[in-house]
Amino acid sequence: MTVTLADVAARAQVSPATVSRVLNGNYPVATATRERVLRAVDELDYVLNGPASALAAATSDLVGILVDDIADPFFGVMASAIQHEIGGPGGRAGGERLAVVCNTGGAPARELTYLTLLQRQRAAAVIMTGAVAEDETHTAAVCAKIRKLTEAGTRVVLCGRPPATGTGAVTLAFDNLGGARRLTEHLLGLGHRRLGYIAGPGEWTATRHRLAGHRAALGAADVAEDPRWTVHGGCDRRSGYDAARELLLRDPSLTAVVAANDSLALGACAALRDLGLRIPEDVSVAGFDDLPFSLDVVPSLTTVRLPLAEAGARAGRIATGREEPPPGGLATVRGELMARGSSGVPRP
Amino acid sequence: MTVTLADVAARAQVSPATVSRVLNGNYPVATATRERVLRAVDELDYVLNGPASALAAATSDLVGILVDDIADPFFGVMASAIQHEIGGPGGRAGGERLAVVCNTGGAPARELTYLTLLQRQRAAAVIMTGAVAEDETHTAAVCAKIRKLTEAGTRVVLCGRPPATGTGAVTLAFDNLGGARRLTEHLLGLGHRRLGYIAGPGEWTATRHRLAGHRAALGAADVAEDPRWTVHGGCDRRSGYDAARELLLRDPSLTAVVAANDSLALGACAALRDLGLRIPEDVSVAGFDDLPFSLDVVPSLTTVRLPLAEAGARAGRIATGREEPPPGGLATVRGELMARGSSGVPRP
DNA sequence: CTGTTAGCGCTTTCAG
DNA sequence: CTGAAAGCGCTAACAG
Repeated sequence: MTVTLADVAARAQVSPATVSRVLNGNYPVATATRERVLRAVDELDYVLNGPASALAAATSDLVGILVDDIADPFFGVMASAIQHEIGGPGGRAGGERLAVVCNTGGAPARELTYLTLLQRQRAAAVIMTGAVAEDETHTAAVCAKIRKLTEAGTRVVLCGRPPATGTGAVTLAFDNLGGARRLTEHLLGLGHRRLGYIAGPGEWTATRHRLAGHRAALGAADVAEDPRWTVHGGCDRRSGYDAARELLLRDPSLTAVVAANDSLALGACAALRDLGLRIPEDVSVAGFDDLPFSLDVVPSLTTVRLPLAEAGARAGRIATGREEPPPGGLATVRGELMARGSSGVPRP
Repeated sequence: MTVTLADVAARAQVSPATVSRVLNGNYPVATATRERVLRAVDELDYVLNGPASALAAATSDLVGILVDDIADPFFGVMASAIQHEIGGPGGRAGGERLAVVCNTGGAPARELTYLTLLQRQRAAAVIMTGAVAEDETHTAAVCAKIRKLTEAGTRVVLCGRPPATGTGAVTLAFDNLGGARRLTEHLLGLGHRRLGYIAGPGEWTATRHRLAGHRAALGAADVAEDPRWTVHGGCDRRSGYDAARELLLRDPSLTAVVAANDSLALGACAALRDLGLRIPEDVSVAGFDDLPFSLDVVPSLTTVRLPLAEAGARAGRIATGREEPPPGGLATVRGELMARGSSGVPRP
């Protein structure tokens, strides 16, 4: 049979309540008693029964982290930082918290499913990352779910995601618009006037905001935009490759290509090379996110650094109550322009 | 207040037991009754209390997936396949299972912590992936933990990991030795006789097995090996870059470089290019794993394809009891040689 | 500081 | 096929 808290109590010659108290460390216990209990725990090789504990306390140590694609470094970096921050000691039961990541695969339905599952487990907190599709019905369903969770006492933090108003969730949003704007300003500053833009999936908010930032910079510099200069598509390397080809086919006079993220930019670089164009001598390229590989490619990629790890860590702290939520429950995280080798002055 | 099963029972005018039965679907219930209950569940927006359910049933729907590095596609692909396979319906409570991934960061201590946390939650199953350090004391501790888990009824599956004998865990091991051997045979077949080898971290079993396969091929072909031809190091792109430089510095006459994995190989390619060497005209390069990007680089990488997704899916099925474990609890998964553009005949 | 006493919400025999 | 009742193992008042 599996050993229970009562067994430990018997062995340590104390009441079950006392054992619970030393295990949770949330109540004064005499040092001598504590040691006796701890010894008994050790000797019996006792492991707390999580479900029983969660049931009695009406809360658990589970923290869920929702990501779109577990294999994408964008989420990997954030998830890793969150887990690192949460994994430490400090949960109930004096032990650690169980921070787990759930892979939605970008599917709205799976997102909802995971939310329900986490709700069922009475998760202590849920951190949602990732793109959000601009789909009325889905958004409404997710918001309703989030509201249920927060009402039940689960802390919900949206990290790198637009706010879900009226749900009680705290939001750490990325300043996509501002970052994109600064990036394009950098290119304009170098002298570029004919810039192609590789946008992400049309229905994502991030796509829209980054494109808006790009256009804001263009507008402020009085640079007219040609409709041929924007291509929508996926968000991976392959899409970037195809989009860049398409862009230069439509207008070979482009001197710069801006991509909505680094993976797209990488694909664009490959396409340009295959077209016999040098970077940045013939065409400058820029990305967004500053994923680890961006510094490592040749030439290194000009991009906007999003503090993924820092934001994730902060989200983790807020989710575990170790940091106050920002005023109004909303903080905007700025991206920093990283001007590197892939951008230069345009060819004459 | 949160709505409980009793509320649903009252509304549907049946006993709590009946509600439980329709929810779990593991017991005959009259169709009319079932519908009445389901309607009540819907109207009340009832969500099962996971901890309570787990406590009463002495088992939960949680399935833990342990990975070394969540940001590494090697694990990403596997984890994604596992989650996909497990996520479907079929858990208790008629609902889905909560498949979650835990990021150990390659730290033995965190691995143990997660195992304890999962044990505490009375997880239904645990799938462990990833490298295993050849450290006596740690291995023993992990094995002891695994034995505890299996004894408590948790299914443990090791996927792409050497077996843990005597623990009751099922193992799906990769044939690192055979794959590495076939890869080197391919290079030998092209005519190479001076091959550098970039090994992974010295203390990993996978590193040792792949190196052993490489040497077995060399030995079988009566090719003597120079001690300068092997470099140990990390397992990422950067290490591959440094190692390749080192290798060609030590012996510029090498005609091929074999890396213990694709990331290392990629770094090696970059280093060779920086040294002004063409691939494969001057030096052939080969990797291992066949990660998604390997097909995409230029030239595409010769490597050994490991069926990561298939193995993950199978591990998921075994973990959820939908597939019989292999005889003896151990199956070896072969890797397939993918001869591509990065390997060719040696220069004269 | 420690023991006693009730449950937490669900599952599961055991009888109908 | 359905109901009644007895816990699962732990926590949290409440008294000492």
